[in-house]
Amino acid sequence: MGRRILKNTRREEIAQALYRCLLRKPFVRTTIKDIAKEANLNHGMLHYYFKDKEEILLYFLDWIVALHLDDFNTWAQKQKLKGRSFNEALSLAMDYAKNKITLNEELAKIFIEVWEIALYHKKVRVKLQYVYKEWIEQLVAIIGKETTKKNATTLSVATVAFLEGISLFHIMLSDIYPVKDILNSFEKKIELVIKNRNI
Amino acid sequence: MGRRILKNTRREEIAQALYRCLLRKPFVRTTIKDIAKEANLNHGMLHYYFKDKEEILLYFLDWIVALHLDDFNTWAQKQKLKGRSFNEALSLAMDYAKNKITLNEELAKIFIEVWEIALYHKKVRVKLQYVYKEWIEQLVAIIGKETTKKNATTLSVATVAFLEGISLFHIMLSDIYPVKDILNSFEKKIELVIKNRNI
Amino acid sequence: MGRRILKNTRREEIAQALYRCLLRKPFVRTTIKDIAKEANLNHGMLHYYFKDKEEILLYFLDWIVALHLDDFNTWAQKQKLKGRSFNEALSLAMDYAKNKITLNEELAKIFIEVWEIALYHKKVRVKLQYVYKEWIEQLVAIIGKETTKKNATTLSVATVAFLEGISLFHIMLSDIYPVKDILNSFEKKIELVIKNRNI
Amino acid sequence: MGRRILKNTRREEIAQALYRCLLRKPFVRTTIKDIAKEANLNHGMLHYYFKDKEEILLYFLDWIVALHLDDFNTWAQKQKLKGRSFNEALSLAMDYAKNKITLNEELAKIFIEVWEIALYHKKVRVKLQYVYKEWIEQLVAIIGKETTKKNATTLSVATVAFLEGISLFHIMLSDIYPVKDILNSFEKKIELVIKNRNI
DNA sequence: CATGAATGAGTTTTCATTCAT
DNA sequence: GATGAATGAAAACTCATTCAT
Repeated sequence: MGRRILKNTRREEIAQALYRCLLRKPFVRTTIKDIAKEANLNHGMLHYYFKDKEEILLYFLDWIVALHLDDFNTWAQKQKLKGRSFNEALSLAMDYAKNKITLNEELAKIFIEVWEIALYHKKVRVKLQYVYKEWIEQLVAIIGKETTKKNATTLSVATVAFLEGISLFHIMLSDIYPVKDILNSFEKKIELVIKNRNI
Repeated sequence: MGRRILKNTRREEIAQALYRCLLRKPFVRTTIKDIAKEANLNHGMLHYYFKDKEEILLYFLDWIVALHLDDFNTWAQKQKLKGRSFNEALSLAMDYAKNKITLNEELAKIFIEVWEIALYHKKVRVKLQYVYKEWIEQLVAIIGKETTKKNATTLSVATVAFLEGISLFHIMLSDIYPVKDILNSFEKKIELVIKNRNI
Repeated sequence: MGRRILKNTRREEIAQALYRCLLRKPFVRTTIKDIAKEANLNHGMLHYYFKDKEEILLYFLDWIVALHLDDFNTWAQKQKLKGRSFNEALSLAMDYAKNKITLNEELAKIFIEVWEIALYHKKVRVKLQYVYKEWIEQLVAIIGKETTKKNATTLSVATVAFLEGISLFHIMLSDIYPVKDILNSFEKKIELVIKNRNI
Repeated sequence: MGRRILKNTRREEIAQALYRCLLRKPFVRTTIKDIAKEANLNHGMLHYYFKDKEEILLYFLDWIVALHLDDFNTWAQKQKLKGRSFNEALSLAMDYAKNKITLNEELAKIFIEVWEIALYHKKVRVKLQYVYKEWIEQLVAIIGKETTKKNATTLSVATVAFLEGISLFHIMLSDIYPVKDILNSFEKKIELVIKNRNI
């Protein structure tokens, strides 16, 4: 394995280690040593692979976003999403979003953390905006075939906002309300609203 | 001003100071001295009025929740919300939620911070759950008059989840998407869905 | 009660409060507020009655020494100690020392604390030296009648040293060794040695 | 020097530094920075080698106890203590105790400090009890050959108590009384009492 | 590349002391 | 005489970062 590749492998391992750390502690309370330990590396090495703690975070964000975009693209190809009818494509996409994103508790937890960091951190905010833009555009690409761009965008933003709200509630209110069931009952309703394109 | 009252006043001032600090920095990076400075107090005094930094946070949460619950209750009385027809009450409540909560950027920012803290902090999580439970129950109280309790709860949870998702997007994606307009277009739609009670 | 007297009463109450505090915490970890609370006083008042924390300590030392010297003198008078034979006086004095000083656990605890402070604190050391000098001289006064001053001093210093060593062991090693019984078995032996004046 | 060894060396150096600090200041007033300075280390390093200040203290106690036990064992071997007659062994042991322990002013000072800490600190108390138990048992091992176990224990406890009392007086009353001479006059007397085994 | 020792800035917390009311 | 609010110095502890080996 070449040096360049090894370096990238190590960087990914560090990102994964940070992922696991974030399931236990917020980023600010996660120390360089915590991450190093989780990655089975000497903490000094983290400064060999990354300039500082912030750079680890930024790399981590790129890594986790790419991971899920790749997963989505692979899935979309396997499902031949582009060849599907509008209705089919929409249903499939909603299912993917629901199961892989909205109800993915680890991801939800980490994204709350990322939202918080983004509040006070320009670079992170930019990356976060990119993530949601990508997601919304993917949905627009599906819906957009059958309505105006503006309508499609409105529906997409609203849908993703709803899914994100549900995601929050899923990890925080599931002992009080049947959040998952509520999402399931709304899934079809949303599809219907989108199909009717009447906002 | 009596001593007891002064103590409570100071505690509120400290809570307000923390509020302003949180608009600039996350809680963990907000130091006791930051809060003290913002409250025009000696930092030693914060430990006079509160046992430690955590106690300030917990007081702050109670304070900000009470503040908005009081505001809502005052508003509800002034609007004679209980005497209204279902349709009127629902419209008014949606308007209140939209303007005072969802589109309140400061509040949104602070609540993202609170969500993040709640992830790793049991006591904060409990308080946050209480807030959403209260909010949802208020909505159930309005909707519930005309449908089953289960339906009302489902609609309420979904509505609040949507509003919270929009709130996130409003502070993070408003340069990219017309989040406020999107919320406005959906406001009536949601009312319609609720009035039809068909999920 | 006159002002002067009230002030002295208060000072004694504070000394007593410190006494109780020292049964729980070392002096350095006993705060002014701890003492004030124990004395049912406002902590600000402690600085009215005493210049600073050190002065409280010095007053406390005088108070506790006077308390026990008074007690001893009262007892000595009641026992008509001066009119007794050498043997009787010695036995009585040993009994007093044993029961009121050596096996007095509270006093032992407090005196370990005082010894420690004295190590690094000149004024306290002087007071402590005075206490032991007094104690030893009292014994010399009894023994001295029947031997040389030098002999009497040697025996007295050794006796008090032994009693102090036993006192330490009594509060620290009583779960391991029957320290009280050991003291009792030696009491008569020591009297015998003293009576024989052969060192 | 290996890393493991360095770590232990450093820990010992820190213990030694604390030893020197305690000759000047009580433990509570000895700061982490004081110890670090005395050990020619950065204060941060103390938290690298030890979890906290308490751990330094506990290590220090183990270190100083081991130091003197080792010294005693080395001495005992060189003196062939086990091969000696009872009388010889007792005399030698008394001499060792007198010169290396009782009249060792630094040690006495530090042990007063330790006694005081032990008063309010369980773990330290346990270590201190161990020290005296060891010391007393060593003496019992010598005396025990010629009398009952009970007698030997009584004599040993009393002897060590006396020596400790003298040790206190040696550092506190030597300007007033010839404590060292008094100890010397009693040394033989004690040996005699022990040899006669009549308590 | 790898290790872990070293640095020092920064943070929370405690508390004696002062002082206005 | 009381009270308790206010001050600020000092201390323990944490941790990102650097660097010699």
